[in-house]
Amino acid sequence: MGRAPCCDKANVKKGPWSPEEDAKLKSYIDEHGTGGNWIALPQKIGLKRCGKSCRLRWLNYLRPNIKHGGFSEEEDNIICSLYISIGSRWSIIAAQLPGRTDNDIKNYWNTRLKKKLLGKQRRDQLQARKGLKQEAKRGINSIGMINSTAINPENYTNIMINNQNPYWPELPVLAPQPYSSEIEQRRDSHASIRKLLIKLGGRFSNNGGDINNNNQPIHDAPSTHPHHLFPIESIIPTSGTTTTITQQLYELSGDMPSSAPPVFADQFAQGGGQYAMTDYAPASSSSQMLLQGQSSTSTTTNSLADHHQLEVERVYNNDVPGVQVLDGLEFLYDGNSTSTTYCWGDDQMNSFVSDYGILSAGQESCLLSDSSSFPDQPQ
DNA sequence: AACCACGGCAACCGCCCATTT
DNA sequence: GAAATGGGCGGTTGCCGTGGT
Repeated sequence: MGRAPCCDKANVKKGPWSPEEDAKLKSYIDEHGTGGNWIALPQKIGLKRCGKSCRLRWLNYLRPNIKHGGFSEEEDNIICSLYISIGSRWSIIAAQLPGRTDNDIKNYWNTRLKKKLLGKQRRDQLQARKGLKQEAKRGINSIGMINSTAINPENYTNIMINNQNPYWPELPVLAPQPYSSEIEQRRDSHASIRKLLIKLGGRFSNNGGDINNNNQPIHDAPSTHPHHLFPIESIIPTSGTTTTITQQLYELSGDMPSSAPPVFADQFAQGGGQYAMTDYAPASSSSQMLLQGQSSTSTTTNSLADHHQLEVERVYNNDVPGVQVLDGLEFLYDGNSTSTTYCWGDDQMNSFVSDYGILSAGQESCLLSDSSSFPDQPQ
């Protein structure tokens, strides 16, 4: 069954809004409000516009206290961190940035932030290649050394047991691969950016996010809605803001359950308010703790740490359906490089990286030797 | 001065979901 | 329970300004 059009397409004006139209719409809404019916609104005020168009115009432009342009570095960081956590849920991201609209943020991400990330990667790759050539001249076999250390599950387990950087997985290391045009193409894709961010700070699951009626993951079904792996608290940098953001996510997603854990807000939202333990392993002590739920941040952090350990171990053991450990990071590697040489450097994006406990300049070596140099994780 | 390429952004499109009938 | 309706959202398009040649 098709849907009836929301308006008579033949008789509605399209394109840019004139100042007169803006004034009509604004004065009417200022005086009467939207009346809860956008479709009827343009007829009431004599605008030959689609109701949806009026709504969009109001929300994105005419609404009071709208800010346009001039994104601060802090806002950049918030956008990036939330993108890591919840993906392209622009309306939720916008809710964290007063005065910003989802459309603005979406445009800002697509036109600037995304390019910032990609540009940084490319510059770093070039630098890395140079550096490795120099190392090769000195006879350093960094590739073999790194592979034997980082990808060995025993070593990884030791790291976990020693409680060294239990929250963020070290970047896994691939054997060097030939530099291909396919990789070059992937580098430019939206998916690649997301995958990169996933590996650095969280995971989107295109085929693991949906749940069936029993709240069990449906790993075969492609999902357009990414589900974050790492709790948002571990990504938003400063303590004190984390709870607020989580609470706001809950508020956006429906009635906040009194005992809901401050994680998986996205799943909560997707489940129409019903808390769903998606994407995760069958009951374990860790996941059980999470399901029990804690309302205070302090009492949940152990659960979160456990959960991170569990999930990271599963990823490292290739135990997560639909998740390839290295998928998405291919473009970070070329025939001459290893992951340890890639950091995001010293521009604005680097502050994002360092703020959120992801590798930053000068921290390359901690991949293998000194994980304690990672920034403190939320406690 | 004219042309072109590119980037930014406002607006539209189409889909999904919740609510109403 | 099914159909109709409207709101909301993310993805995409196309216009316009700007900078380079």
